Amino acid sequence: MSPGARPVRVRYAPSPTGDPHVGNIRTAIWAWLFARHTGGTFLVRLEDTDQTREVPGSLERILDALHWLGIDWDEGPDIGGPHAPYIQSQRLPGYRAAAERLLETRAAYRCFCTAERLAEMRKAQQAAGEPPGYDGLCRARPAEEAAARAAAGEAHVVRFAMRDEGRTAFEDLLRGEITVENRHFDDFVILKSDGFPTYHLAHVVDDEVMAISHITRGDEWLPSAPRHVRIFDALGYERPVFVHTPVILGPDGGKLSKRHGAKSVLEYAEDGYVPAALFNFLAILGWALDDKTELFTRERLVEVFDIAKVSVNPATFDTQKLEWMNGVYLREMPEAELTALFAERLERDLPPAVPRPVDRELVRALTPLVRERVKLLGEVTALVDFFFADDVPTPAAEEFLGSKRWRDDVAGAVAGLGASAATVEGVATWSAAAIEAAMRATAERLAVRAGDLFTLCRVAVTGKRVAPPLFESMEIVGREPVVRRLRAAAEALRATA
RNA sequence: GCCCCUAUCGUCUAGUGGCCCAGGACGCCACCCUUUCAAGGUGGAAACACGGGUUCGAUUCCCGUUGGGGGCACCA
Repeated sequence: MSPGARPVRVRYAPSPTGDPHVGNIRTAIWAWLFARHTGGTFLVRLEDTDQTREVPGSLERILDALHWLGIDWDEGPDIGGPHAPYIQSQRLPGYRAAAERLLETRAAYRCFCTAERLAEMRKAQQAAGEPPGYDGLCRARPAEEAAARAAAGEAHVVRFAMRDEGRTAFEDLLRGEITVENRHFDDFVILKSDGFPTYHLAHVVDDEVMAISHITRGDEWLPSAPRHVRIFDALGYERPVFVHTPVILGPDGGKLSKRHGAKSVLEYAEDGYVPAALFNFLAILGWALDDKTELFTRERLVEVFDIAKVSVNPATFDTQKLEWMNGVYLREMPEAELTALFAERLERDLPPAVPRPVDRELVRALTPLVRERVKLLGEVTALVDFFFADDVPTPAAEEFLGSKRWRDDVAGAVAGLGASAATVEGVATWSAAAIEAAMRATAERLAVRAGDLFTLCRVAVTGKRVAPPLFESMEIVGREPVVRRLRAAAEALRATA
């Protein structure tokens, strides 16, 4: 074996059992980066050898997620390639032939044990405190007898003769040599009674056919890697280099999965993360270039990514950091691009009463006001909805009186709103700067702290206590609606007094 | 239970025998800026799991303990 001697060819090999979650997709990102960095080939292969677990539409959604993240592939189920098929259920004869060869060399044998016997065996093992595993009953059966029974149509599986007195050693790129004693393994199934191969056989055959140079996959495969090594050897295949990347842990410390807070990549898109941010975040979750760089463009990552520097420890998925990073991407994005993303969101999330298409000029105007206030695209609508309505429902009195200044001075608040309405109505030039100047003067005249007065106006005009900057917002909303909202607020407050 | 992997701030990490009384980032706290909220700026608290070795010298090498994760299907 001469690791690394072959051109780099790596694959992302999901099974169609649901949406691709982030733990899974990080493996794809690293494999992709590895391939692109080395000028190698990245391919996608569907591992659908378990008919019972198949979830319709999975493949499409997996490919969608990849596309969304900007990951492309050179060969795959949708585009084919020189080593097609890239869907395992379409290579059944190949797996059977491989099993056949293993049978011939006695590396594998037919097993006729029924599910019932297996269950009883396990029960007995458990009772006796023995490690679970196939006891090898059928291994002793003469091959001729087994072949005859199989020819007669008797249901059976094919097992690989794994258990013996020896040991299996292999090299993992990240951890060095790993050695395990074969007695810790049982004779595992490589061909199921339905004629489908198990993962163990299928991926070995495919990796050979597709000339995979490095098996990049999750850490959860490490314990069964010796099985795969043995199959590669028994079939006379060249062993790829193994690269077992660590799993990602959920907030509860368990392996990230549906049960442990894993979300589909598509959900992140839904929440308003941008692909570049998720990509960046995932790429550096468990990998680092140096002691300071965290923000990378995709191109930069391709340039500097070194798979040998991937951490061997499982990492906890830190949603807060992801959010921060997404905010950074939003802030640094070209404004026109952000405007387009905002428009798309608003189009979707604004109340149906707002006419479509959403006013693009308006979105363009408000973008600079909120770009620093949004970490997720999904937050934008709630922040700017008041721009899109003629009037804003006047918030409850507590919203106005919440601050210490106005709590016991409703009359003052009413007066402040009234004065503000008059001021705004009379501003000569309708610009944020002019409005602010006039409003500050009004505050001074009323002997009220500017901030206190502005708070009242903010609630009246935006309907919120937390909102984009007041005067810029007023400018965009327009004089007439602003005056109307201020008057309505004064009126409503007076009524509660 | 058995097997495998693993161990630096709460989290992600830099660190490959002396440059480290350990650096960066997120988060947290304080202050500044300020019309709210953000953003931004400044400062701060915060880690080498433990015990043995090896060495003139260990965060770095070895062994053990403990902790964490993963795996033990006719699932991948």
